[in-house]
Amino acid sequence: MNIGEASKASKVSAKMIRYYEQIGLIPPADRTDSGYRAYTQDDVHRLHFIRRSRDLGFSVAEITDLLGLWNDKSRQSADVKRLAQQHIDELDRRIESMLEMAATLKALIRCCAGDERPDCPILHTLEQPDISDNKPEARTGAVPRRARANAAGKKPCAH
Amino acid sequence: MNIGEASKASKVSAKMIRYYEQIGLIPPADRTDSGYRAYTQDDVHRLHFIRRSRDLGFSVAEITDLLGLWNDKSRQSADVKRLAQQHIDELDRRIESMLEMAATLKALIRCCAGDERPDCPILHTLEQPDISDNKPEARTGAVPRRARANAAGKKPCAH
DNA sequence: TTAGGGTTTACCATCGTGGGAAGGTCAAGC
DNA sequence: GCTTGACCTTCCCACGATGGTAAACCCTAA
Repeated sequence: MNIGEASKASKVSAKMIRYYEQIGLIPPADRTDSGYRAYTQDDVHRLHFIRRSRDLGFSVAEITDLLGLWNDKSRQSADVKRLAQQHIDELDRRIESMLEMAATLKALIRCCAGDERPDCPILHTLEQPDISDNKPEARTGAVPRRARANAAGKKPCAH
Repeated sequence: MNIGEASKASKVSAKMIRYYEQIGLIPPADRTDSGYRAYTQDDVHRLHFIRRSRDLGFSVAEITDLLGLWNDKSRQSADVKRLAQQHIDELDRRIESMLEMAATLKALIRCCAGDERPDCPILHTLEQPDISDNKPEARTGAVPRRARANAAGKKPCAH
């Protein structure tokens, strides 16, 4: 099977298939005499597995581990469960941080007249006070993007 | 003021200050005779504005617009509100997609014994069925990372 | 004068994905 | 046979925002 057919069958772009091979996520594909990559049904199966794991937000590094467990017939399901739980925890952290950002913005928007006048509490707030709370908390944590907006529950508009 | 002091005062790393200058988010800083960048209180103010906007998850491109509105004394608050609302919508989209991923994973985890046996419904699900729903929906939309996991409410375990 | 710390530019890395160019290959139709 | 179009190959570049490092230069205090 050509890379194009494998791509269609696995829903992984040819570009990505080559990339996964390059970084060692999948073993080098067999080649035809003319240098074309040749894929088996099993290869497509593995690519599909990767694609579904990506759909669930697993990183390539995590998928490396998942593939290892997938191939390990003597695996312990506890290991798989632990990996999945770690990923869930990470997702929950990011969701929490984005919820806080959204809540802050929604509180600001609620106070903005949104008309033709220039006065705007959104800009005013971005300009003036410290948005971040001062909890040192788990700064070492793995949340990749900043997330220190206060939730700003339902404070009255300041203007 | 040196870049280091400006960095401390604005809570934007020196590295990022130079980067923001390079990409044109902020104008080139004045230089001392020896080539050091020199910042005024106003510059720090602007950097602080940028930092707070980043904390709220605005991209640099969005901050370009925000800065334009910030400097535009004849702006209409409706313009600011619209920008903020767009960003909120984007945040909500991403939150939604991550919630779906987390829900799917949690449903899977719930069915995994997590013991020493190799049988694992998580791997089994990654292996077998199509996770993505087939709604074509707004594929053109701006959600950057895949998000086509089904919510998988409380289906009974398949094993 | 020297030592140590700040600053400059320049380059590389991340992570996953897409785009494109330049050239080789294959299969169908003439 | 030859042409044409679709496919494949490798290689390089780009994204976004940030961190790291290295070589060189500058400033200030002792």
